[in-house]
Amino acid sequence: MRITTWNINSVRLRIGLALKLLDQSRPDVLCLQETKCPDEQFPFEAFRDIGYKYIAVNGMKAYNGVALISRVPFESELALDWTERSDCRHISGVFPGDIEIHNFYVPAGGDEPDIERNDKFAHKLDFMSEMTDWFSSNRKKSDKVVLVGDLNIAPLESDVWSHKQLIKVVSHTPIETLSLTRLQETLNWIDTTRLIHPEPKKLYSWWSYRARDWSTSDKGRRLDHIWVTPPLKSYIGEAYILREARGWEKPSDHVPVTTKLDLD
DNA sequence: ATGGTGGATGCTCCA
Repeated sequence: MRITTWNINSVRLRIGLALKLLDQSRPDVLCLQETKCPDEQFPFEAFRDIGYKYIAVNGMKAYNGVALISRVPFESELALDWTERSDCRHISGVFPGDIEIHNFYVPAGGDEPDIERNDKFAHKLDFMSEMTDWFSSNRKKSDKVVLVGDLNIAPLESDVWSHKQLIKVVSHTPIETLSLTRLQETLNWIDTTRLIHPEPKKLYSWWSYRARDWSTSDKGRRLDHIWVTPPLKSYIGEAYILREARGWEKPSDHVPVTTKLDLD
């Protein structure tokens, strides 16, 4: 089972790139974030026409939005609200083999890493805390669960272009990386990308639109993650980040991240 | 220290 997560930054604007991605890598499940699309305007037909017939969406006008796009049937679709907001940041489903996939778009957190002065930063930390409580209370380490998405946190020194220069920048501050560690501890989650590509290898999945030359300056961060619970660890086959997608025409600022589980 | 770009929307918000 090949699983890809991608913050597409508008599914309608980039439907062509989504089809190109599916055509070239044929994942079983594509998990999108920032679809920025009300459910009734989601381009279902374009995906179904190339064999991705099973689709679940949780979208809204202008902001956020997530989707599960699959070649294989799934059930128990669930879209939860977090921090008492209906802002379309989660969707999940149960796939063949009794594997549950949770797709998240964690709030970015604004510019200032101070919960007193920045409500968005407080919201981000509250969101992480609520995710941690939810998985602690509702799932077990022995369950087969996959957690993917744009978590908007680059936890390790080798997940950013400069640990020193980003230590006070939202996405890489100690309080955020600690919140991610707390979440990781709930079910002993395994970071599949890092399992295959250990530190100190630099890994990025996002490069700002604001750079003059994203590739040459290469000031990236690894914000997009695929985690699995312990029962799935032995199945992790390949894991890769499609850096070249940042160079596609009219790209998203994030690139697709993929993990293959070699199930029996 | 600052501003740089991009998407959706509708004269601004968010990343």
